[in-house]
Amino acid sequence: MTRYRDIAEQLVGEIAGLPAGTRIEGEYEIAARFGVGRAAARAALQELERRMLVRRVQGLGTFTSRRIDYRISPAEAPSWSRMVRASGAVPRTVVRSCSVVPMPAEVAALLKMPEGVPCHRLHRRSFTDDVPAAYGTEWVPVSVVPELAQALRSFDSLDVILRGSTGALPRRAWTRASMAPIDPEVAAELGSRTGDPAWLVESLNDDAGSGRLLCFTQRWMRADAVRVLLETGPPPG
Amino acid sequence: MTRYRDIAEQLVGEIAGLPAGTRIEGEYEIAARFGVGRAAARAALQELERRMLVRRVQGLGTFTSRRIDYRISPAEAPSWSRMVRASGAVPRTVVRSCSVVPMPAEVAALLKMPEGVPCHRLHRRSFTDDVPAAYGTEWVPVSVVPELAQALRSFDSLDVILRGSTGALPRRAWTRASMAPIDPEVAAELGSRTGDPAWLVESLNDDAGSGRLLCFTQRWMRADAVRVLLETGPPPG
DNA sequence: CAGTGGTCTAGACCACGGG
DNA sequence: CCGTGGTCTAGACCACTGG
Repeated sequence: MTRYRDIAEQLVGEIAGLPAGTRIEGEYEIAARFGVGRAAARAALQELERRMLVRRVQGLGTFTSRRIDYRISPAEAPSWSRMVRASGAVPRTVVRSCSVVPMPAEVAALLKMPEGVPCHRLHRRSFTDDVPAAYGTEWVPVSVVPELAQALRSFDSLDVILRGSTGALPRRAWTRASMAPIDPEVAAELGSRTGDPAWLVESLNDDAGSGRLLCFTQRWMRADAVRVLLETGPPPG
Repeated sequence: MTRYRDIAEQLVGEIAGLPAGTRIEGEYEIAARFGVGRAAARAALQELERRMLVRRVQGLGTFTSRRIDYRISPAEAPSWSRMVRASGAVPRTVVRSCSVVPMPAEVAALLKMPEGVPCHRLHRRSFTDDVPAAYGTEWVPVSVVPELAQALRSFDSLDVILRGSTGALPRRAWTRASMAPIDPEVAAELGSRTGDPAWLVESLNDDAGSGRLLCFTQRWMRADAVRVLLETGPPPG
């Protein structure tokens, strides 16, 4: 007798072939079409949202969604733009703040630099098809890129800036990833709700040629927007 | 006026110090205590479930839950029992099926063996504090452990069996992990619902001493039961 | 402003698990 | 059997978005 699951199943089939971002029926329409109360219609749409098949926005409606594949491996360059484009979506990254600060001890230990040396602290928010998907902090020593704020006016991608400014080929030297319920500040940046599942990916990047350490990044990514795929070590064979 | 969030916040504080598995108030009690309808009380408890702070079981009630930390790194031995015990919970693993089959091509490629050589195919389900948490398939060449079914009658842990039977020190040679909505068959084994978030961890294990390839495992883990923490490569420094 | 999803009530019946 | 959570209705009002 579980009516809303039946409805959800049918809707799964109906939206299967639709392009990402397509608007689908609302709660009242579903209720009318299937002859159920609004609560059951709502439950069906929430089921789709739980399975990360649709996005729902108050005041706007319900839309099909797409999760981009974000592959993390020592072989893959650490670039948001590349990954998003590889999934057929449009990337965009916006600087929230950028300032030079003394490098904190934890970051200095990872970058193998003296604590307190000048370091860019960058807060950025990234989008896929104008949907907020990632937010975090990036630490770049001033000795690696002296004029980061200026470079960011021309380029979205930190990967591109590092390649152009230093001639380096950025590569993941070390990565740590986990998934956790998000806290309120980050939720606000990502337009999601406190406690929603999200990835925390921390990455130390170096130059594939020289091994010189370039930067340390900590980024939260919405689990419903990004399908993280992590590989430790090189693929075998 | 979001009443159910206020209630959820208060409950978060109240259950913060409780030991895992403690039974907490039900929907009717919450409704009575806060003077709201059952729908609002229910929404508050569902909010806690969404944040993976409680488990709810029809016919039983609502219970505080604990997520175990499952660290995956080249430095860490691939053992469920060890990881669960390290988090202070009780591990248990049950064999669902165990048979010798010709090794499939995909597995053979990873284990660098000829396709079709005899191979144990093992389906197992793992628990933390008697809560189903993981399920999957493990492939062990007969040439590595001839009498696997017999060994499993004495030991829960594949890690222990491999160490005892071959003198090897199992280690993760290569790992791939992702998180995805679960499909119906696996959901049934894990006692969760289709579409719930879960980890898929695939791991190729070898002997730390000789580098000999030992087995390939594919395991699903409930995201609300296991906090996977993945590191690529060795910790820096 | 109209239309969307978000919250909430009061009440009902069902499905499940344990004594 | 009882009590739990799961589903559902009918109806109401609110919060947010866009035009």
